[in-house]
Amino acid sequence: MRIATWNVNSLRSRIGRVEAFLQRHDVDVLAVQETKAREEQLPLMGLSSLGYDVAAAGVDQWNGVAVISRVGLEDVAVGFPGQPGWGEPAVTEARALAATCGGVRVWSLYVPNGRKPGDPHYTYKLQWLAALREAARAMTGDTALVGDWNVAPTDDDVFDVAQFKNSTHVTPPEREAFQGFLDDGWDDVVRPHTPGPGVYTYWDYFRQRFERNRGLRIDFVLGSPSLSSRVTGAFIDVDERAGKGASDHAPVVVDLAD
DNA sequence: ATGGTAGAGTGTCTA
Repeated sequence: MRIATWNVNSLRSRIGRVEAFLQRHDVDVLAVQETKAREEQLPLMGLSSLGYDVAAAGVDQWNGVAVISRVGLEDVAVGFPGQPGWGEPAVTEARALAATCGGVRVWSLYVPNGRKPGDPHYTYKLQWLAALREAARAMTGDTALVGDWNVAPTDDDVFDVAQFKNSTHVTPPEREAFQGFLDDGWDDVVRPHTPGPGVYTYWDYFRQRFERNRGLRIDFVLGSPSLSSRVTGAFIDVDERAGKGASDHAPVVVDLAD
């Protein structure tokens, strides 16, 4: 089984690339972030003709997440237990959707960006990660926490840390929040197959960052121990970031033994 | 410190 995660930066504007990606790599389950569509604008008919079902949630003008699957889409849930204020207008920027696909529990996550250290959105980001970690501790079975974490866990995951002074994604509290998941037994199942430095999943649209490989590694697949033991390979589809009409993130793909 | 690009939708806001 092949699963993937991709921040598509608008599902509607990227639908052609999404369909081509699914077919090119024979993907069974794709978690997407930043759908930027309202619920009534989904599902997209092209996907169903390819055999995929779509579950979307938390859709608004800027964010939103979805899971696209051709191996089942069961027990769909939005949010996670214990998160304060879930669903209220003030927190609509942050989303999580879970679905069981082919026996694997897949969580499509869009961690809040945080905007600036000290900003209320930054505080909320840390609270959101803490709430997710707490909920994740209760998860059992083959589970994958996938998506745009908006955290670059180490300096190797940033093209130039000096440029990120006073910026989000690299602050110690954010990195500690991410590390907490690893401490709890979640594995970054992609890194062993894509060693760095210089390996990224996101390149800003500005200043030809992709062409110069000045990016960040902020999209992750964290596997539960039982899922992690099934991983046979992983890659970042860097080529998908090239050319006109690309998302600013590349897809991350993971293969699982049956 | 600012700006650069892209996507949502018409005013800017967000990333």
